[in-house]
Amino acid sequence: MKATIKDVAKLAGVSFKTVSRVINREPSVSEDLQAKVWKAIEELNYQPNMSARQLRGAASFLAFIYDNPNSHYVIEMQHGILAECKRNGFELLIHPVSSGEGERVDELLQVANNSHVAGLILTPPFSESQDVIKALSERGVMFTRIISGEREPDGLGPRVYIDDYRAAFKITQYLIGLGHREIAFLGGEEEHLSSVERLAGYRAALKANNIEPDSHLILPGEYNFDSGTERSRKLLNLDEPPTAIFACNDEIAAGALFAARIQQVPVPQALSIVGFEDSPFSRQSWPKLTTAHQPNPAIAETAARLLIETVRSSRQGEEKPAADQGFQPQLVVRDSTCPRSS
Amino acid sequence: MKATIKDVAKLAGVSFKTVSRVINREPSVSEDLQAKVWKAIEELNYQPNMSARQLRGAASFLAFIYDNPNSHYVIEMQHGILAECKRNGFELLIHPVSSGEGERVDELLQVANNSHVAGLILTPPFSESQDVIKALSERGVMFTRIISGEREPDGLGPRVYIDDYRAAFKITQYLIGLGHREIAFLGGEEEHLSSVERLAGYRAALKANNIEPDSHLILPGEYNFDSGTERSRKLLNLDEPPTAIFACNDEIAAGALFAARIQQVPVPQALSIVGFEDSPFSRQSWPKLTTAHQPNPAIAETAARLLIETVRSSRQGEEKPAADQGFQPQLVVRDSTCPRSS
DNA sequence: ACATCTAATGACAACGTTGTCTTCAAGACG
DNA sequence: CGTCTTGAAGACAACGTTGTCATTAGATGT
Repeated sequence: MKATIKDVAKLAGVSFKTVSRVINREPSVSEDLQAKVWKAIEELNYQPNMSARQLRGAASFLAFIYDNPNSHYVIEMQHGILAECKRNGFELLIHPVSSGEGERVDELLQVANNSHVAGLILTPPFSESQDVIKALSERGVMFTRIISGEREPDGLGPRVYIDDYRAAFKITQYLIGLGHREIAFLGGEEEHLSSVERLAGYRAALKANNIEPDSHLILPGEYNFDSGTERSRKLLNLDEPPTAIFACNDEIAAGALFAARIQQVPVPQALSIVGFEDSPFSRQSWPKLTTAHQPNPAIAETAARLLIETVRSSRQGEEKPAADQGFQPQLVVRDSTCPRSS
Repeated sequence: MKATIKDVAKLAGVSFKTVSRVINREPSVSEDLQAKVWKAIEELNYQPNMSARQLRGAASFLAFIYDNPNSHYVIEMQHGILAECKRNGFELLIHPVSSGEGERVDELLQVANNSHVAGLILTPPFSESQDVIKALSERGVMFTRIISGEREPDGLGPRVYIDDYRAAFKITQYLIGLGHREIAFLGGEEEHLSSVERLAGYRAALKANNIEPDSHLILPGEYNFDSGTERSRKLLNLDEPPTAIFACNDEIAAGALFAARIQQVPVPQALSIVGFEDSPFSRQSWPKLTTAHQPNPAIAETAARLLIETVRSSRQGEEKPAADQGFQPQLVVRDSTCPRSS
């Protein structure tokens, strides 16, 4: 049926080992034979059998672990990882894990135990869970973490961190620069470090400008539309409603935008709204959302690259120093923000 | 390092073949030994080596082929496929293919040739390309197609079709029922059968109501926001602008909504807009979009199931009759449509 | 001219499974 | 009591690769 290395060898008139050598570009095969072998490979449309190769050799799959399948950033990251995998001859195993309780660690260990899998790429909240990290590293599983905020190194594999703190600082600073003082903050699940970091950046910017944070304006919640709508409704019903809302992601911002519409509060004239993520929504809504752009494909690509490097160097016995890498989200000013009306 | 079947056998005091039998739940192993083996497996935390298993046995990956990585339906489908794969002990290989020219067939053949891969799940436009289908079936590659509109059977593998024609008919009928007569149609790329089918359904509904189609109102274009905005702008500048727009997907509808805003045309009072897809945008915009809901996860799940069935029965030598299955998108009425103002 | 080295190639084991065939013992049947 | 059947278990090959070692032949050194 499918051509094997032996078929190629027979056609080329060499031993199958020689074919193996040619395929793997080992030295010490005469040009003469190389040409013959390549021709035979071409002719038979031969492709090495992955299973056999991996049985003998090393695992060549990365596993991408994520939680929220509905968020757009997942597919952006997936795309970046796929690109890097392709470049390195790796394949990708997709693994959504419901971030419920307990069993999730088992589930991850099972994935890691799959003999195809060389390592895991972890996104929040898994990448930020001490339990998960501990369990994985105890079993010698390799992984990269995509994580929010720079942390002191722990020597447990490379990390790609996103500087949410600084981005949130800049966003808040931008709003303050527009004259806003009553700036509400709509957080996401606190299980996600991104929400914590962004809140910290927000607070720091207020402080840097001598603005007293108002606890009525800082509302925890969830990273979704309804949570954004509900909290915004409350905010707008306040006696002294905020003149700007910093939403922890675009979906919350979408909710805020919606609530403002319902209550006929013009955006941005009476209420500036900023999101975070640069999702498709932020480019398609009216008004288009001011938000922070995260280079998700590049982030994920870097995570994949670092993991592959770690895997490779560990195979050669080297103890690779975990080289972290950071990314700065960029403020994208669109039409949902403007100077505070006097 | 990692426990193998032989380690388990040694610990349990049986031959490794017996362990194999236990794992695969073959009959004719005494309860006594079964218990011992399971205990040993537990103790060693043994997991069968996938590569070895596949080397000997059959491929157990499906490959998911898609084009547009930015569209939300891709990840919804991916999710459905993953669920079905999990249920059947299959794994999933993700493969985005740029729908450019020529090489794409080669790229697909290469994926199919991967020894892990049992079959392909094709989405438009690949599933609708005669070239692709022909090339694949000539090489004996198994595949399912997710396709727009019911076609006569061609015996080339199971298909899951989406009845875009009928859905478009219903949408148009609904708009007509609201009193609209000048209904614009904003199409997508004609390479996608969905666009063609939806246009046909639209035309049929007009005809059924004795409305003469107006060629000025039927604008071909692309499945994206800018194309939607641009075409809507033109429509609204017409001497007799339409009172309703049927956009071929939600992204085009988003563009239409945006254009209406810019030109201060109130939606839905002066202009009803309908989308197609039930994307997150349609639930988060203001007003929320009336659209057609496609059960993408279920569609993809079915595609995966049919493919797995075909693969299995072909392994047992049976020639499985290709059992197609159809899905009806459902009209979801939200807030972007209303009766025509008199 | 002879021993020694090196480059090119091949023979064969090994990887961890599953499939096929064989063996063995116990029970059924005449 | 001998033969046949059946169920339980093991021995061993095979899958398609790569790794290790052996073999060959030509080049090099003295």
